[in-house]
Amino acid sequence: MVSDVKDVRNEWVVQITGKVQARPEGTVNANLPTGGIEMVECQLTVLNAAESPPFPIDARADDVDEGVRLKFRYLDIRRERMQKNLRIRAKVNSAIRGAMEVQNFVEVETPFLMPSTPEGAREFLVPSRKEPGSFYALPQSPQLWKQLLMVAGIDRYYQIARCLRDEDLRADRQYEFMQLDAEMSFVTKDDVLAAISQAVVAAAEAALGQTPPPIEQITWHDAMNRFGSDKPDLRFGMELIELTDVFAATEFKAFATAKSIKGLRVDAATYPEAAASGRSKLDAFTDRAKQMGAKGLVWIKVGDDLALDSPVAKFLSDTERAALLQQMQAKSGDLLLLVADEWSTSCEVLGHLRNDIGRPPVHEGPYRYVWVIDFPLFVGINATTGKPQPGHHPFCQPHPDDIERLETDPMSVRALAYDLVLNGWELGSGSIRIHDPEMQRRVFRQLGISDEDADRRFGFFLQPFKYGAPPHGGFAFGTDRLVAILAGEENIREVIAFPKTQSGSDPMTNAPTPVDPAQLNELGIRLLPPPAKS
RNA sequence: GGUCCCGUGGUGAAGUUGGAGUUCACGCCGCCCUGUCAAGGCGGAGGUCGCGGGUUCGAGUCCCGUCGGGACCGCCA
Repeated sequence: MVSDVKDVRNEWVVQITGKVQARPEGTVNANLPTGGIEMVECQLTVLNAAESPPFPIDARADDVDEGVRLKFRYLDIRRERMQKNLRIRAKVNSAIRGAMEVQNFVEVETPFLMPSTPEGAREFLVPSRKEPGSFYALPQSPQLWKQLLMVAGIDRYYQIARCLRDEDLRADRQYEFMQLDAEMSFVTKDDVLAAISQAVVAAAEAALGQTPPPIEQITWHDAMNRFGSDKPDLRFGMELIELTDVFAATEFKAFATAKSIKGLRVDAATYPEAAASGRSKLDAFTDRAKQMGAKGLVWIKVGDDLALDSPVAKFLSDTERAALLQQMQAKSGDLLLLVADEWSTSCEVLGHLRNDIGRPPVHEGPYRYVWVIDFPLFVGINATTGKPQPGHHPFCQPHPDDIERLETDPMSVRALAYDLVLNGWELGSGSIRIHDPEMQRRVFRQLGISDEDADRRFGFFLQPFKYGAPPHGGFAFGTDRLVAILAGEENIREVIAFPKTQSGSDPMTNAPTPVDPAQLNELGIRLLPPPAKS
């Protein structure tokens, strides 16, 4: 080394010129990308010295407190893991664009500043300087705009759009997230699924170098009934088992009054630890079940000779015991979990327990994409109005086979609405939209929205449809989630360059921060005193 | 809004029935050595145990509160 530089340390920025040559025998390091070569006759210039970083810039930092990693995100991103993730992200974005372009979709950018539309997710508001007291909202999604683009004759629109929702953050939710947003005119549901599938497959291919098999489909009802979730993770079995008939004549009160009884068999061979759960773990399962809305959880341990060990065993007849074991194909050592409730509650509760117990880590197992189709048009009854609530949003086209029941049996009506699910993560959803004003009125009526209400709340949206709106439908899926799964990450923060913490702050910039009173003055905003703490 | 978990030198951890800021690894600083590449040897510095209060003769340890981080429920039409 020819240089007057005294030493060089980690993270210093240096420029080295010299001769590259093969390493002498015995000094080759196969573990390094550059392990076969070395530089000699070097001239080294220190371009910038560096303080020692707060954590090692390598895989060891995976264990460092995430708050510290976020505070020094620019160092965290130097690490191979983050470099890899951000590069996968770029490839996915690029592949999606390519797939949409090939299909003749037109990329259109839509506004960030728009009117507040309080339906749906809580919005971020932006005060107007020119009209103090008035506010813009940041888009929860470009839904409004893309449907207007259909009216406007952009018959295949797409955008990789940033969406903002002021709702509590999770491992798979950030305030800001990216969606492939698309809308098409003159299409069927299958046309939309095909177009989006092409983009997803292209993205997966770009990220992983292998083409996933064609995306399978499952109806919403089957997904709920078999997996207890509208976003089923198909990487593992443990399907819910129908037990309502088994206990049709039972004297056990909790079962006798229930509309639906479902069971989950925790197989001792596959999940020995969970199947052998002790009292505290069983209590935790029960708490979880209650948290999810069940009145309780019945656990039954299957002992040697298929004897049943359970607090409720004494209430079950021999016939019921035999039928239960038969129906659940239970073996010694298994743990059986039963929920008796409304069908949807039984399914959902056991679906959560199924995930808690059986779900493999994100980076494990195959990639199981699935279209969940035929979502119900309405889900649940609004406690205040006593009217059905939209399952997705009030603009979904009802399933043509069910339209005749819209007034007579609304809760049984399916929608032309669909979700895309990957390994138990909801990637996104879409629907065929209502383009016929009369149909829209019928749906609104079911929701308890009068024509006047509709005009007042959605007029700016519905008015354009009077000028010749083509039949249309679309979809949007979250690319952060897709990239996270393809990168094997449990958390979308790992695939976002500068994410927020769960409380919505940024440890690096300290956002959100108070602002200068002068700024508030200009916006005509006065702050309330902070809420009193008792 | 709620439930649960975590917080100990720069980083990661251990810390026993409550008994001196004790320990380990990495990093950092200095010296030595060196065909090394997450090197090796010797020495050294570095901590308000998140913060506040309480119990106690005595608190990293127990209790209450609070702040920060995380997982989840609600929420996300």
